[in-house]
Amino acid sequence: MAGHGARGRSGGRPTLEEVAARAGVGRGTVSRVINGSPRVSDATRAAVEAAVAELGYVPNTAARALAANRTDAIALVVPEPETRFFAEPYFSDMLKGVGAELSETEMQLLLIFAGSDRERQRLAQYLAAHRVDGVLLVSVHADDPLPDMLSQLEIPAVISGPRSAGETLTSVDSDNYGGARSAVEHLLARGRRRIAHITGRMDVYGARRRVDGYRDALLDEGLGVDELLIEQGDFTEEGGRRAMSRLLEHAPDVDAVFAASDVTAAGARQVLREAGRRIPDDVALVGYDDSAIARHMDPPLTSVRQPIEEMGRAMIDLLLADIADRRPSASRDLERRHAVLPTELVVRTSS
Amino acid sequence: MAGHGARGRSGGRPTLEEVAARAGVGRGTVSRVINGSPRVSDATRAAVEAAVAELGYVPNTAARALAANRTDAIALVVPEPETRFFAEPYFSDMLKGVGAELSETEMQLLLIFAGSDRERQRLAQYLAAHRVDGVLLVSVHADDPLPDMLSQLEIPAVISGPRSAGETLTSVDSDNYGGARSAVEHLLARGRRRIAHITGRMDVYGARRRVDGYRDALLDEGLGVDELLIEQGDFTEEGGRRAMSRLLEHAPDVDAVFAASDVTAAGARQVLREAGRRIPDDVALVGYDDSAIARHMDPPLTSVRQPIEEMGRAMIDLLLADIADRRPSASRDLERRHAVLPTELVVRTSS
DNA sequence: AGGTACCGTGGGAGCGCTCCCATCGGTGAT
DNA sequence: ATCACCGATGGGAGCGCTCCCACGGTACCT
Repeated sequence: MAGHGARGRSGGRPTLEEVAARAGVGRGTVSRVINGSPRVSDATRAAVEAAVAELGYVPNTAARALAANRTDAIALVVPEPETRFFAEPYFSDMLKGVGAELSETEMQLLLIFAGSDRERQRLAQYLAAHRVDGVLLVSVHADDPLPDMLSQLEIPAVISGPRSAGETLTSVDSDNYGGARSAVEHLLARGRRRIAHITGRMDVYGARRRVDGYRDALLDEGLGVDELLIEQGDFTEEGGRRAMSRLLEHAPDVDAVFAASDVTAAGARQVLREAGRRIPDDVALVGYDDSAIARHMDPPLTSVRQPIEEMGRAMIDLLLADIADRRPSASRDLERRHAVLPTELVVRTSS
Repeated sequence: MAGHGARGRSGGRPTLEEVAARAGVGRGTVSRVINGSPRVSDATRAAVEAAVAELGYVPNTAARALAANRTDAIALVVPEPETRFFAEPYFSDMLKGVGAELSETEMQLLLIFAGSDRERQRLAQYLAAHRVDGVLLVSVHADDPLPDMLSQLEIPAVISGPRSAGETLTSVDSDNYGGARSAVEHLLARGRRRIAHITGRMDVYGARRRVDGYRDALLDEGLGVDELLIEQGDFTEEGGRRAMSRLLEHAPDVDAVFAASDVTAAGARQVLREAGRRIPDDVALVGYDDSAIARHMDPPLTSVRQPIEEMGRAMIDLLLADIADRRPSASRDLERRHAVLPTELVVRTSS
């Protein structure tokens, strides 16, 4: 593939020095060209670039990292035990966005698992040793010490779901509030009036925002919020089943359910079926995530799609910006950025 | 960029030299202790370890990589365009196994996307520059030049689905043949006699093995193989739909279908429903992969589970072994290893 | 006793790169 | 014509580590 015409000196990759010799210039000049410094004459630059091409020169990352004290690598920290998170397309999609955006740069992506205590231990060492230039954090719990640790070490980091409205780290999120609103507004438009909500885990900020959206949609319609119609779930199928059972008990006249995740909706669906309620005739159902399950459910589930791949891209963008900003040290006072990306309601036959 | 000694003395990470001074030994000795060399006296080792602990010494990867000409990193190459592969739990599960096994070592995991041409270009450079000690290859097409490139560069590599029976790379696979057999034997045991098979893409070795297993199960039962009962699919839902339509046309008396993937089964299911065939009463259905779709299908789908997480672990084991074997160069003649892990039939109500 | 093996150890010599300073012409100003 | 100045360039000095050779010491041999 790559035209490494010269695997040179008996197998060794060409070095800066060899390129310099070949181009008839000094080592420093080649370095400048490689790193895109403007202080090189056009003629020299051309000569160096030719030599680089001829020799198939590729910079040695290790040497560069050692000399420049940077790594050109960023870490994606994965809290592995969260199987829910892992199995959903969420992870894959985000990775896709991250990968796409990253491929525009010279940065490499390290995957670090921080599930077990030992793994977290290792991660701490990793970070302490500044083995990455920045960190991507996904699916972090409210009480996780990791984010604070990162701020303290002054390692640029971007978190995918902010932990609260006052998130200190740079963050990327989808519009949970708006997504929930659109789901409920859709149900209202369909004439439903007794719309229930099965929440996600309330220690997740996004889940709370969805509740807010649910409430406000009802209030803006002039309907009150019946607390009996709000049941707590935990994003899981089992949680959805339990919540739906309680719902049927406390509010048997429910005519629509907005669940905080597709999996939760699947659990709710099962209980509804067993109770003889038809979907959508008796009870309309809307989920969240627009996962494979939504498409394959019977009936296919209306769901709120999050632009996850775009979120991945945004995370990289923000992180790279943070890393760049950080370099001319002491410009720490840049305003923290928080990106919020729009969601989209995918209407299917369950509503 | 953090100038040289910049954060030096005050707050900088301790170096080997500093540990050596603290322990009252030479640099070389500390290096030996860090790397677990046996040629160090117990007393010295203890002293060094104490110094390491007191100073919180963590080796500088870049320096080590530069001096030792190795990277302590392995790459997981992801052929991104394969969205099918990416979205299925396959990827996540494998990653889980890889991560778990890797966390026992000092190796780090690099994720490299090789979807677009530009990405492949970069990957080639990457490999040419020997920026990783080894490579994990997943979901590789039969005509992909990557594997050969790896052999040529003599970079240790493990492939997750061998491309053929004569795979030259070290490989890990699940028992596609046995998995298919168990599915068909299960259907036979249930009294089915007109068992059809919707295949995967026939350029995938695993798909061919599944066909083999299907055939042999029938032959061993004393039943002939009716070629009309074998329809080609491509692992997708749409492929499943098309194949099932043809099947109903050519072999209307079909009483069971073994599909090469759950998604394919989902497509087949839809067509069966539309044709008024009940599952499992009229036609039993068995899928492959045991994905989320299988659990959530109506009726829940019997499926062949592959031990994907274990496959991930096995890949790492084999790769690390290859890397280790490689170091004392010229021991290239080690026999290529191929691990085949058993599958498990998960019986649900669709059969 | 002298010789031969080691063993544990110290430390020089790089690995390939970035930084930075010194150098060298060329330029416009005086 | 002279000088201060500036952009372009060369190359020394590390970055922190591993490799390996050399060294003194001890144990064992003849």
